[in-house]
Amino acid sequence: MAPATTEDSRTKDRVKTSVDRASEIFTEKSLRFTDLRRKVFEEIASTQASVGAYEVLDRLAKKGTRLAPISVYRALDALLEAGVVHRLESKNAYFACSRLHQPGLGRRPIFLACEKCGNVFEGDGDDIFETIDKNARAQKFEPRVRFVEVTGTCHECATKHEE
Amino acid sequence: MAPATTEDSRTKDRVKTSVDRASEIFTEKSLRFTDLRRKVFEEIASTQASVGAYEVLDRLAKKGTRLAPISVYRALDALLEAGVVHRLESKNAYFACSRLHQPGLGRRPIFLACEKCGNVFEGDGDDIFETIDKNARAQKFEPRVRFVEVTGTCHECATKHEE
DNA sequence: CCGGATATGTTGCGTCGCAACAACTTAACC
DNA sequence: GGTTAAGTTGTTGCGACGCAACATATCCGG
Repeated sequence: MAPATTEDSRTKDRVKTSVDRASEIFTEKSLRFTDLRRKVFEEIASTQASVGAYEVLDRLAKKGTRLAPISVYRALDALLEAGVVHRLESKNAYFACSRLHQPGLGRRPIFLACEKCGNVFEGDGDDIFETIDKNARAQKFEPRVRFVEVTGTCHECATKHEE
Repeated sequence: MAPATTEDSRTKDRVKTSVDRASEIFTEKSLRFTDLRRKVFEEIASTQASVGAYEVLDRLAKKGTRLAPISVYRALDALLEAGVVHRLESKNAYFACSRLHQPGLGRRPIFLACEKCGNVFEGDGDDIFETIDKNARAQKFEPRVRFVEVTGTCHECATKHEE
């Protein structure tokens, strides 16, 4: 028999924590954490990989929640605004903010997407953004929005394949 | 009457230089700078802004070259591989590499896209990429591909609107 | 000049993202 | 409690993005 804390139950716990934190954040920002937004968020938070909008759509459909694409995009907009999910520009996909579990991280994250397992990690990118701003301003360009996305191999996948 | 070197003729000169340099680069890399690739490249190089694949398609259609989308994408693949155009992940659009005119830049560029005029500038990003690599490895993540894209205001637009 | 590699044409389709309008729900206020 | 304004969701529809799969044409080396 499986141990008391299976992979599955651990995932459930993690999702629940995320939902609770997300709910708090919505309240703090005077935004509404509606049923639909919660459902969309749960799907995204249930994996550490990034998921496309239509994948969220399909998964919810299999659970009986049939939505129009626009409804998913609107929920995503709210989740992005609240900051509980991020968008990977290089993959047109979304993933849950890991700060919901690691409040200690800096303010501005960079995104590290593993090419093997698909998981997305957030790193403290304050130093990088400072470098970017300095660099851009040296070229007389005033930065406003900055994207830093890295793909490569995460530690787990790197050690796993040393066999 | 307009001066001897109009905006238009200067653009033509710039495009011609770019095409010549691109042709050399293709040859150096044992790739074929075919008619179709040259046409697609000319459209992209004719502006300093980024253009979508379907915009290239439309512009070529207006000049009498009717292509299927896939043909444009294949040409873009070749141009990207040769390194004479870049792809802006945050806008799903393409623009000509400015190194064709400024060979002095470092090896790894960051992209600065002006929100007002749409022009895309390339900056030497060697320092930024070093910071990123150091940062990622500190988190036991081995980087492979890195995107750094910045949007904001370019110098020209910033000074123009101080009126 | 032939054969393999490369390039292009043709057809077709899945994904991504949202505009515009209608209907409904929520929250605040009198 | 009822009215109202703001916000949310449903419905319809569509444009942009990106490429798979297969057929045909072209190029280049031997």
